[in-house]
Amino acid sequence: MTKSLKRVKRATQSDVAALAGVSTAVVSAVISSKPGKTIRVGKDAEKRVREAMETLGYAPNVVAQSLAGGKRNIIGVFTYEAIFPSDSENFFYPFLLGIERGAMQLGQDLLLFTSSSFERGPRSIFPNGASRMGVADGAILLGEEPDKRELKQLHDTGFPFVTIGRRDMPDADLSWVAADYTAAVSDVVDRCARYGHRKLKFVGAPQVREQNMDREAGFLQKQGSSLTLAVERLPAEDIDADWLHKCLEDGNTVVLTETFKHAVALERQVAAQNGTIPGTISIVALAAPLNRSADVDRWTRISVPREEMGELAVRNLISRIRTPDQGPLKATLPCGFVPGTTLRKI
Amino acid sequence: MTKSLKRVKRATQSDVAALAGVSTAVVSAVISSKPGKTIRVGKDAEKRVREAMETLGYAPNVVAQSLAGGKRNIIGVFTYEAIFPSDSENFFYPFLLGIERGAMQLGQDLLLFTSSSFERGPRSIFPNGASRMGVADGAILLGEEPDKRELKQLHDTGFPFVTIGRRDMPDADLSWVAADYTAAVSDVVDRCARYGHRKLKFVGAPQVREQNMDREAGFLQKQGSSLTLAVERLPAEDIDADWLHKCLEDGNTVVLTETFKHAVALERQVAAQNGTIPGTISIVALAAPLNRSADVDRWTRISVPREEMGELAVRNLISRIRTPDQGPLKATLPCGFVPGTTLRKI
DNA sequence: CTGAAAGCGCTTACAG
DNA sequence: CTGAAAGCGCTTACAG
Repeated sequence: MTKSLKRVKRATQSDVAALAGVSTAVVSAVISSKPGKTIRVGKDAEKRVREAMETLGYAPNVVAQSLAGGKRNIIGVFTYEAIFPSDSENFFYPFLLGIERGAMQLGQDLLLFTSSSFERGPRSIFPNGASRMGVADGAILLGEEPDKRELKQLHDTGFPFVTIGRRDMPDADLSWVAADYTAAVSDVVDRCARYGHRKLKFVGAPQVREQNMDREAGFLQKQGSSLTLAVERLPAEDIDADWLHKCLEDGNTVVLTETFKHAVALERQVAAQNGTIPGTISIVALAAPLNRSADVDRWTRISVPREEMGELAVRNLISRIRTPDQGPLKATLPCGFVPGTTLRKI
Repeated sequence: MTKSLKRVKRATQSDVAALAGVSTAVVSAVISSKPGKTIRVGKDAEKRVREAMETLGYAPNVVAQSLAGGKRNIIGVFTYEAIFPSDSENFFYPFLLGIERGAMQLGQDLLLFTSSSFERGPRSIFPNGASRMGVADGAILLGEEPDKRELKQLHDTGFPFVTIGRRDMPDADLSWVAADYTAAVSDVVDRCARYGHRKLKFVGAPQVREQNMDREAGFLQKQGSSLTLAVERLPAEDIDADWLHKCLEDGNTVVLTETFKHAVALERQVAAQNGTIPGTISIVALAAPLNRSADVDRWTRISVPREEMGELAVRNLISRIRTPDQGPLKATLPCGFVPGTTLRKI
């Protein structure tokens, strides 16, 4: 029907103003009636403006509003990894679900920075990401950042953002939403104790980030009671026959594994020695597996409230955007304990 | 450390221009070097500009670029239903996965219109959605729209968009990416015939949309050969004992169900009569289930290339954005046939 | 090869 | 209660 689809010119604020017989300032006041407005519009003028908007099918140009300093109601979501990864299928899904719910409730759109995922080299929010973020009012950062200086850098621009996962830095006070690993692991220790375990071992990854510190802290928090607690950090691959032998010899009856890889590696060793979990030794997993392809359900483990974390991240981000001077927002959400079959009473 | 976090003013184009001793036009030319540029910059000036950008840590303001008529590289994704629904967990996921992949490859960010999901009444892209779309260069529309006039309306604004799923309208020629249901169902009929079936029944939903028409067309396409084909449309709830009785009495040996609900309802009836699938009668499902909680795998069925559809939607949308005058893009992607256990040879 | 200027569509002090 | 004007940070003809 229409041969050449040239973009029909949308009605602008001045079109409306002209039709209503007022200035653009009045139209602007009508469409965004804030409390502390410097401009107030008469009932009569407002009516005419609204009618004009109706007739013209006027809708404000968000981009222009944005440039002129108005609000965008767009929240950026930056992931260091691919947002919808096909391999570890659903790992980010719960977070996104929560983020979407929060965004929906607060009337925010979500801008996913998918473009920057394709840059060569280690994924970075600079230089492209940061500039692209300008479209959004703030951002939620997801995934493990390759470089902490970037966070510092982004923080220094004054752009509001909230990370999912605790981020601690000496020179920048960040806002984050994290799982309360400390309390959760501490609780696991209690449960083990109640089950009769006295010698517990914590096995974690060599790389110690904030969340690893939190888990370890929760573990060691119970030190000094009637329990013997030992922490060891090594790659999951290093869990071999010797290691297992030593572990049992030391009298440990339960191992808290910081990652799922460690749990799986340990079970494999036990099986190789013709042992069983929890027959030979008990295991509690202190992390959610990256992909749920594994038979997760039978593991006694900690569950991370991912959806809630996503939702809260949105709330806190909005709060930061609306009240920039309140200082960083640090929030912690309780984990769940999922009873499986890998922890037994002794 | 910093007590009040006031937004640090980012370096602007004029800052760079001033430092480099050129005009902003030159800076603009440097950062966006298009082929048919009206402005060309000397090597010397360019070098100074780049240095200045470096020193100042300059990154162009996307919003301003956008207002001034530049490109945004943002693709909107509008869903009539919640984008990450928790109940029908993964239905949109594969589409989004494909969309993300396409966006990544083409250097586009993704803007999810989550805010409009919360409006009262039937979900609508107007008035809020449409205005919000202005931030994006174009949009992908996902899900079943409640009101086709909206599509017409959006189309009339000249805003480029691509729907996932065929959309046919008398007064607007739309761009879409769809599954080739016609060919797929036609193929299913062939397979049934090869398995010895002669009387086939097609059972579909009463509401006939484009995709339903396509399936039916594919079915009836094989009319006139040695097969007896019958189409019936009724709510899945109406598949009762009488219906099943009549169906068998008519000599049908296989039923092609347009929705999963129909397939499940039919199986339930058969079971109620102490029959089995495919013992009593064969079933081929002509659609993917909305949620994959069901035991999908055993069903003989058609599979929809959702990821590919999402990816192609992005490509075609970009193509439309870059070449607005080329007319609508209609694309169809082949479905897969998944052999299950509900179709048997006779 | 480069600059001055208009304009994109808004918002927001500043004056009436 | 309302208008005229500046400005947000860019891009793009139009002149040199």
